[in-house]
Amino acid sequence: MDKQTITIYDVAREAGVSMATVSRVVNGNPNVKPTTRKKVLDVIDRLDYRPNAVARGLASKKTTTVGVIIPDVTNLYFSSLARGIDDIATMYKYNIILANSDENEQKEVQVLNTLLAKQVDGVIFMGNKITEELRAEFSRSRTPVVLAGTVDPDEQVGSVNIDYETATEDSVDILVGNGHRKIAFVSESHDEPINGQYRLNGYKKALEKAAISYDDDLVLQSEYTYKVGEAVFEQLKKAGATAAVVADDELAVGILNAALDRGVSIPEDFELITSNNSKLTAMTRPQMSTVVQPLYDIGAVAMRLLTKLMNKEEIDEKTVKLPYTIDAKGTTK
Amino acid sequence: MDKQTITIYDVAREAGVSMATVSRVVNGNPNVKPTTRKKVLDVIDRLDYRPNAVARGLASKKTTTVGVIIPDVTNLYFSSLARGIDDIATMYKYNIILANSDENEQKEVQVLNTLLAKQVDGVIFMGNKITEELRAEFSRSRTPVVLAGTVDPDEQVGSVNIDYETATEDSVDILVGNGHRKIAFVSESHDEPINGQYRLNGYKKALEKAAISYDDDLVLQSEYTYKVGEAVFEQLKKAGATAAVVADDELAVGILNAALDRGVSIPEDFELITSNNSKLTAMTRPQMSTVVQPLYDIGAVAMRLLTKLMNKEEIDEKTVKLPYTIDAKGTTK
DNA sequence: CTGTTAGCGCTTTCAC
DNA sequence: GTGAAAGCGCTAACAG
Repeated sequence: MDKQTITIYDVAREAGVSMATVSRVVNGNPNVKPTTRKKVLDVIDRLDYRPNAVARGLASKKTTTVGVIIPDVTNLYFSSLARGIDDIATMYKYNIILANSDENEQKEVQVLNTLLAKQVDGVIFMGNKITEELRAEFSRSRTPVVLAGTVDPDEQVGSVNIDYETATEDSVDILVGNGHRKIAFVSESHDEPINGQYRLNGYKKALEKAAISYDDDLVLQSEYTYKVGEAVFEQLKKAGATAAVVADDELAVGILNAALDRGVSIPEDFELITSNNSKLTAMTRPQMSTVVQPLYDIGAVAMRLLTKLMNKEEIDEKTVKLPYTIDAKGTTK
Repeated sequence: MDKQTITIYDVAREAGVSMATVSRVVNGNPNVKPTTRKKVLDVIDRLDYRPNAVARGLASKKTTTVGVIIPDVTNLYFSSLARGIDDIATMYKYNIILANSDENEQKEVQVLNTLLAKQVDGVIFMGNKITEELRAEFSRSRTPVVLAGTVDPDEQVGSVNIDYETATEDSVDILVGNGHRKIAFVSESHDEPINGQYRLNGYKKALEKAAISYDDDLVLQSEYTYKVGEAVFEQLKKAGATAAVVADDELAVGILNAALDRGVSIPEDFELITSNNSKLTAMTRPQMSTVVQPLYDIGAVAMRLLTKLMNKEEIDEKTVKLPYTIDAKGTTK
């Protein structure tokens, strides 16, 4: 009692042609006489035939699906990228297998393997850090990979980002311009190049320009969650910070609210610039000043780049940097 | 110059056994002598063999992937469900093809069709409304379907929800208890049974109990976005509402902020209860009073139910209602 | 416990 | 413009 599928063979028989011809019309091959095309199309319609993508994938070695590794769909930064990815994927007739990794290196490798086992035509990876093992898998498989919102200092695989270094530098510049000398930098682990290299460098450069000496106590590494905001804010106070650049919106909201809950006036007593411009930044009061990353576009461009790679087209530049701006809203003066 | 894949045949040859035996060890079939198993495993390891899931899918008619239709990944309500779905899917060795539908009926049908073409073993649908066309596709295909956070009044397919009617009734009860008589109900279109039937009924029941007459001006249908909050709040004021039950968190935040921006004190001058308990409700100030839906669990249970369906196990109850609570936080007195 | 043999449903030469 | 036939890489009887 199986799904009683109707196959290309049934269509061929009913239409009085060969499987090859049916295949041709299904695939839009022009070498079919209009009348037979119509005949076949009619039968397809009548029988309600739907080509089996798995069989097609096996025969053609193309699955028209791409794997997307995401730390957590529930994080607005990543889900915004994912939306851009899916829209462009759909536009190019691809589907997306979405897998959460929690930025856990083991899961990432494991997920990548099952994705490759499923013969995805390409992979988009999000996750802040590329471990050696992951890089090894990337290069071992001949499947194209593009990083979205994720940097690979070695630039071995394609990636789409903004210039995190200057974005952070610009953010600190603003805070310096507003008279601050004790400016904190809060991000996830510095093991992640995006933080430990790019953003931190931008931070240091800005300090240097302003002749402010670097103070370790003002540089915090924390997970990107709302709930640690309280603890982070306490540390910030203890370190004497009067302003902060924060690398994640949820965390920034946590810090903002912790300050507010303690009666600290923002931006009067403390200024804050966050980094992603996810929806959240508009939802707080005051609204958050933020680096405006084109999140949707990062995902979209990454997927577009991947389509080119999968298509073996010539690529002008594997590493694309999208423009960003800084939107000074309510958490800066 | 293809991906130079190594196949089950290569492994068989190298190990000096038949493909069948390799297949057995790969699939954990116990009928293999430990020594040959080890021999095969060694070769697999040495050759770095990875079973081709597409071929496997064609031969076994199981793809171990399920389709997930989601209105928008960027919406925290749905992405929370999706996270629960993916975690359980992973636990049961399934992958997820995630497709955004924007609650657009055409896209939903189209996406469902490509999902079925890809031979997914099951489908999880989110989206508030099941059109006739969709229902027809559901029943025409023999692929199991489960709705997550989505009701089907006809209960033809499996679904996991909370009791939206009593949840809304309870919410209104609280507002009534706080002395309100002009309580608004704001949701998306009443074409969606979840709103037009369940929630609206709950709203009406509560009013009835309190001997408050139903006032059409207090019942608003709006899209679920942050930005319409301003307009909705204006309507609410015009209608003379002093409190509101809102069916979506983003919209609720929009309304809350519109009120705040106009100098309205909350909860003193206006009370608000929202419906999803997404992360957002904790991020506003004041924090939002809300129906606490077990979002992650709804997704998780839906996926679990789907695994049973795909496994043709006996199901005690296709329609499961998970418990909810109401958390009175800062937007109610 | 292991091997042989058909397929799964479709694409893709290669002829005609 | 169309058909025949050989796979794609694997699973699943069926023998032995």
